[in-house]
Amino acid sequence: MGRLACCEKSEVKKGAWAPEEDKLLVDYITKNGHGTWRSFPKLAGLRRCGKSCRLRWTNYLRPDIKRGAFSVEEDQTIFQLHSLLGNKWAAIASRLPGRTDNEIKNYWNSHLRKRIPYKSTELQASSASMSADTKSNTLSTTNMVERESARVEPDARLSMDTIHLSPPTGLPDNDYILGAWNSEASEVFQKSKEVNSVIKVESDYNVVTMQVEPTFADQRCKVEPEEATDIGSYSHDSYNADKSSDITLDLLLDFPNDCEYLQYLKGDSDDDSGST
DNA sequence: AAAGGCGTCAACCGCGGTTCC
DNA sequence: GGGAACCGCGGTTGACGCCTT
Repeated sequence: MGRLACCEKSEVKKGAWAPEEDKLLVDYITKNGHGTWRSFPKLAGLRRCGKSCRLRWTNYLRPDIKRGAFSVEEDQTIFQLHSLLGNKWAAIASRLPGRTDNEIKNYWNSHLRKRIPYKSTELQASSASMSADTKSNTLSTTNMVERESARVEPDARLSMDTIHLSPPTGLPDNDYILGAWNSEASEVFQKSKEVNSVIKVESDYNVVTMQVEPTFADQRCKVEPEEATDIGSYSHDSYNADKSSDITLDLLLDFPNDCEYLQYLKGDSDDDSGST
């Protein structure tokens, strides 16, 4: 027996929401909360699928939704997180208060994706793990294929991460990556632009030094783990801790740090200068 | 002025994961 | 433990408005 339909298709209205429907939805949720979405339309007096109600609420009517154009900072955050997470729109949205996954997805597809410069996609496609042959092949592929590679690669990284990284706290992978992104190490790295500068960072798990060094096309970091220090209560094998931190940081540091990657954003966003 | 093309974005669809019984 | 119900996510569609010819 298959799954039941989420609603009686013949009896539900589809398409754009009328203001009266919005009002019914908001009024009901304000007074009673949404309860289970399946029974919501009946209770609220709406001829809509529960799923449709949920979508309308979460993507449009929720009071904390931030409407309007994306700021340059939001652009940059989306770019950086997309580089780390790929099309994990919900995870990206969780870092942008007031923005929904749907909004970010649409914004990416209609605005940001087309701004990815050739060089950046090339860089992403030719990650450190690629062989020289692979690199040369990659360079000869079409722009479309490279864009697809750039899109798929973060997912591949996450898969690798699942195998090697084993989030020590049992967090979902995305949370772990985001945790790393928000870590002191990442913050320091994100701010660092000076080639050959050495950064020493005490993370939650150990201490690492990082040297920003130029590579064939951009700056990347070389991570030298120091003596592991068990700062938190988490107990773990120190080798694994070193290894995990290395991989986590590699993951973060693989993101091009030449700032050029983001420069065009600022340049382009002159068009959107009115936006905040 | 009209028609076709294109871009944007709200909404829908189907699937996978989680929770509940 | 297994199945049903529910929720959330990502991909896709379609309506609408703007631009170009």
